[in-house]
Amino acid sequence: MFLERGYDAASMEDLARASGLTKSSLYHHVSGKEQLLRLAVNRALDALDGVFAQEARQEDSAVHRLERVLRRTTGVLLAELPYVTLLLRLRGNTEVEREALERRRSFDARLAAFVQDAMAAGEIRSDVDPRLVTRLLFGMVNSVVEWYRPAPPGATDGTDVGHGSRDDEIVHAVVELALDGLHAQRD
Amino acid sequence: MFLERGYDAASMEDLARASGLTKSSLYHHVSGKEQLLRLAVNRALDALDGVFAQEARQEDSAVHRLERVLRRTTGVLLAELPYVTLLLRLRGNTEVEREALERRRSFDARLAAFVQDAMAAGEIRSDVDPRLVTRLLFGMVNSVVEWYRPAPPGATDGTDVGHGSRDDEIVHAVVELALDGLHAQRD
DNA sequence: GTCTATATTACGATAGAC
DNA sequence: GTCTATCGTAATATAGAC
Repeated sequence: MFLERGYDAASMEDLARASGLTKSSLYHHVSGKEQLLRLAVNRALDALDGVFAQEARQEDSAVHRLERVLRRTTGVLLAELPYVTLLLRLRGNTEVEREALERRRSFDARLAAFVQDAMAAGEIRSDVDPRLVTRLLFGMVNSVVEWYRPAPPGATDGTDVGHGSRDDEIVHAVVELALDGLHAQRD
Repeated sequence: MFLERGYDAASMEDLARASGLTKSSLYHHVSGKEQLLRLAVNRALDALDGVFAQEARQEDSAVHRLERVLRRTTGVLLAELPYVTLLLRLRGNTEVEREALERRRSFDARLAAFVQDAMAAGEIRSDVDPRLVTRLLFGMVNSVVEWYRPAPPGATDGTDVGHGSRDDEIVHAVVELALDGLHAQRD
């Protein structure tokens, strides 16, 4: 409901109906609307933190580390789509939202460090501002939440038979565009 | 106010205070909250339609036309930032929003045609789905609204003296990343 | 055009029976 | 745990004086 109507426009009445309860019954289980938001966005933030899990003890080049972080971030976004979507739409109106945005800023700063490192190592182009590159790069990744709708569980549309899943196709396209752009001729 | 708090969370009281009027006085000038939204998003949509203005009678290659559309779309987004931002956040809750989303879908389809054309002409890589490329490309462009804040009118921070404006830097970075990616070594 | 005052409705949240 | 009924508040919007 938060995604369909937006957090503010979704009423507790809407949420209750969607969960098959009355408003009062729903309040027996949760303290209020804000708690539901917190539960959802913390799930997203915990998953995103996992992107850096084994990154500290990796030994390869800076650009490969950047590529892996890019790949993993996109993967988490796809795997936890509704929760990440909600996170990306926060405006900071309440304390819950401001805390989540603070955690998100911290995550973004860690992403930026990978771009900086690869640039400092001379492994990616350095004719553009690294902060700008970081924002555009992960802006492209985040934009996936604007249109991606996962296939319903039982659907077999043929696109995932022997060609890898839709998720893999998206991750592949993101990495290819990010690293080599549209000009690269590989068809 | 719509941007700061979100359309739903912004009350007519907030809007009235921001405009230096009382709620009643504000209602003397506008029919309600929805009209204000319509005025704002139509401004964005009209500006975006201008992206294709002289495109029909251009004679150069498909990839150059795509690059120009990319450049212009980013330019419009920067020039009309608050209105485009609002447009990109619509959820489709009301009739006004649904009409705006319909116009936006039409705009997106026209963008996609430029990517398709360049790919069909063999001028950009064709190893990725053109619709996916379009979404990621213009997702990157649209993501600018998430962080860009124009400089206050009188500010002279030195970055726009002899180096082009901040807007130009962003458009440049978008086009460079889109066409050549991070690997391109130009420093 | 702007104001004070108010109608009306919907929302988040609670009381208390079962 | 779930319900009906309701409280208090804040929202959109209007009436009518100046």
